[in-house]
Amino acid sequence: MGLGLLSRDFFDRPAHEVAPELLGRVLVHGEVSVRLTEVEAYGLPGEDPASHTYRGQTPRNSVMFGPPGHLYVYFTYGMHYCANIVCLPEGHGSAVLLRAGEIVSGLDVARARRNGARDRDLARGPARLAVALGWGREDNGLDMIGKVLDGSPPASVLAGPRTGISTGADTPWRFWIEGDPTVSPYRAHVPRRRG
DNA sequence: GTGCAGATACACT
DNA sequence: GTGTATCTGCACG
Repeated sequence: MGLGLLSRDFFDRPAHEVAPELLGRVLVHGEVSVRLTEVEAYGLPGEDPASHTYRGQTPRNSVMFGPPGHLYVYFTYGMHYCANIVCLPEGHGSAVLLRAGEIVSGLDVARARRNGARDRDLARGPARLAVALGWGREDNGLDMIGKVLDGSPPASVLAGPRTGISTGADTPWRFWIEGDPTVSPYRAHVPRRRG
């Protein structure tokens, strides 16, 4: 298991290069640590229609235009938080969404936050991962340098289309560890009907 | 295991 | 006003 920390240079690259190399590495936040098993890359303004930065900088996505290695936390569906790590130098607007992981430290704290969930489901899905780690609005912009542990690469990494998005779904920028039980099930985007 | 329906608040058009 | 990088609970097999 890794003892080293990832440097800022690690994130100073395109998100689709950073994303697969994050798999198997460990995020530390307070008492809880998570080994990443599933991530997605989101690209540049004007290039990736699924990215929050596709239409340029807004107050919400401004952290994505900041320096690499910082945490971009956003609120969605009226009740969920999701977290990304910013890639590329300041001014670009790209990040890796943290989709799922395995709790490797602070299991009791994570269980309490995810009341009643089975261990494999504690961080299975981006909103669940944010809850397990205790991330919220106040962590938007948090510098993750020093909180991402180096580690040995997973045995096998697969790539496929991204999850739950209506555009850009054909780009294979979702990466996961083959056979890992904590990888979230794929769901195609389902537009919500008005009542 | 699969497949819906509904909840919910915010950013952006 | 419209759409959302989701989750939970329930049905069914």
